[in-house]
Amino acid sequence: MVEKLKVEEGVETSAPLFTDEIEVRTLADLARLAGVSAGTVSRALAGKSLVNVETRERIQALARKHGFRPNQMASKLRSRRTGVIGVVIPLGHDRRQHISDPFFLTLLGALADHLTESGYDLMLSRAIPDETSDWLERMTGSGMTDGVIVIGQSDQFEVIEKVAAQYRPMVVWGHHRPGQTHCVVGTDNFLGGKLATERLIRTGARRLAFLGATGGIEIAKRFEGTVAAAKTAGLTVTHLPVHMADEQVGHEVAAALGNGSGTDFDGIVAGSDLIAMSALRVLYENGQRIPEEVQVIGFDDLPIAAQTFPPLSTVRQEIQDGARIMVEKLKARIAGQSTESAVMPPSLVLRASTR
Amino acid sequence: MVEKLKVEEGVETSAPLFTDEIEVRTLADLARLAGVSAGTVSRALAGKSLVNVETRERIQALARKHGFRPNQMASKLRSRRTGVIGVVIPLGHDRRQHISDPFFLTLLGALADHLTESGYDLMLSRAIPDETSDWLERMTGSGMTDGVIVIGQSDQFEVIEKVAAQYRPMVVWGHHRPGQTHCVVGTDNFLGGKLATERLIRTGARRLAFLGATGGIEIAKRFEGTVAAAKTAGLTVTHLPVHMADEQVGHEVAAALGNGSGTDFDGIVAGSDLIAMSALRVLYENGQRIPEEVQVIGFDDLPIAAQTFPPLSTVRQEIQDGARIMVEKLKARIAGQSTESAVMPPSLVLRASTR
DNA sequence: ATGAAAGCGCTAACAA
DNA sequence: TTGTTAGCGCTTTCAT
Repeated sequence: MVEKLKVEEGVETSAPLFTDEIEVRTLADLARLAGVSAGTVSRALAGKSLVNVETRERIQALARKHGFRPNQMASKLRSRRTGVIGVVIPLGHDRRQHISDPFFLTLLGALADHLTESGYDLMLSRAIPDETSDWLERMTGSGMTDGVIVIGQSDQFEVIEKVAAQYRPMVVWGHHRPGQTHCVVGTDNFLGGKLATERLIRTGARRLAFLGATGGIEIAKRFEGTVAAAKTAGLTVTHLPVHMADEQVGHEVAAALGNGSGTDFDGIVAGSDLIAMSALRVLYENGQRIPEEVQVIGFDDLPIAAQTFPPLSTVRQEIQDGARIMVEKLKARIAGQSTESAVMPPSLVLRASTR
Repeated sequence: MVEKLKVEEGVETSAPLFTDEIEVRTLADLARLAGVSAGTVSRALAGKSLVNVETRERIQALARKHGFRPNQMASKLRSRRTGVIGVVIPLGHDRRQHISDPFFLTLLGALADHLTESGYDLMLSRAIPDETSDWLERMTGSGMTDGVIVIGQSDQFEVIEKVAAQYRPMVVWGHHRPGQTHCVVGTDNFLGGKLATERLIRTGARRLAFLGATGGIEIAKRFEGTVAAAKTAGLTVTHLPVHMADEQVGHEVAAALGNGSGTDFDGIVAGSDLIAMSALRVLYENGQRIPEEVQVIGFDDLPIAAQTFPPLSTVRQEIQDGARIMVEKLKARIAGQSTESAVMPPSLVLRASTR
């Protein structure tokens, strides 16, 4: 519990500066003031061309003077266009995972940037799928948004499929299955895991471990890619399921890596950069040299990956491009066009945690 | 540019499953179906007590069957309650700073969690203050939100003050000035900088540097705290202005720390954990031992701080508590109560980057 | 170029 | 307990 330091507030003036100033809260108020009709004010404020340029400027000046801006709820109800995109993060497979997952947060930030640039507001909703499985329909069916972006499929693939059959303006970040209905943008996770593992093997790793829980489909695919690459090379992979959700990552990783009990592995594929960072530190504290004795490779290429010591080699997901593509596709879908899914190839970013 | 792998979509069924199924999009539609009035349906769906339990359940079942949910825009317009909190991040002093700043993102995640738990949706808006300085009023004056949370004051202190004089349901994360109008929640940044620096001095540091640009008021205060502590000890502080905004942090830090040109400093106070992380790595690459030759202390205590190598000593800001307090205060303000600002004391988290 | 009038879909006060 | 009625504040035909 945090102690709060209490602080005196300054005096707050709730009374208007001029007592004779009429409050102008509606178009009608402003219309009366300007001596025109509400319709004209509406057109003027919207910058419509069919209104006299002089009256328009007079009205706009008046609106500015009184700090008036039209009520968006009314506007949206009437025009049947909200200018809002819903962003939903389903937290199905791991309830402990909060919205604070750094990868989601980074993608969210990128989405916010792109949506803002396209003139949309962003409504964020942390959905906790329960038995009713209406977490998605709450967003799509409420008339609150023009479109919806889902970040991560969690274990809700089927729910998303069902909604997608009736609701078009939706784009999902995640994994792609051939023939699926919903439009998805994502990284080829299998390929990512494979590339990472092939690289480790090529540089001499033989005792491989995959670090990360496979509850969500994306990390599961990364693991599959790792296993596939190992198999090709006649090797096996030890799976150490570590939950990236909470702040215990460090301890979990320490436990998984045997708490200093010798050099069990010489090649570690981590399910995410965050897990990789923990591994880096734990290995260091165990006195193992990276990358000489153990190589570590992450997944995501979050900005922090370049700032670890040693700088983390990792499988890069194109977060910025991904966000841009999602917004583009969503806009197309809102406009009634149909769009194809996009699976983006991951790329290896080699820094100093691998040979 | 990323290559997109094109993928075939599955067939999409846009026709309803039963062609004789009537579309039910409004309360009135459902009312007709149920043989009651729209008012009753409204009450039933809202779970109001004054409606017959049997009719209520019949109506709810009917609504579920037809996948009907009331239009939120209409509901909100009528009830004059939106259930939405606007979250604004002003990017005044550093345009390059995107919403992807990890501290903001972490606070945002915490806010999302707390707001969701309180039944609010969260509308995110990245504001780029320009000459008109109406970025805030766009949120407060549009009738789109029940309240507004501003994350960071940037260089817009006065703008926020002006709005706060007329708009009550607003809480701001940032710095507190005695007598200010707007309700702020934040950390005592001066004290934080002071604590960090005193600690370094107590453990032997004499050649001090502060790493971070002081464009925003918060980091400026941290710097002041550092200078004050140094002054008390008869020392001076070298200011190395590094921008934490972009991905060049590493290079900037390397340049600031002299690119290996010897041990200029033995105590580094960083403006944020991210900057500290870069410093850690740069110093390591320059062959300096931490904390033996040079001590480093960060600011924020983001989750990653525990995962660096060596684990980062830092000045902790209570992000979770801060978010919770902001939401509490905002709810109180929405309910018409007035609230005091809260300045939270920072605390030193000592890990291994200091002695 | 502007005004009048009809809703957008819902909620809530008032009746019954 | 339910129906009726009157809007919430705006946009948009349709007239003029």
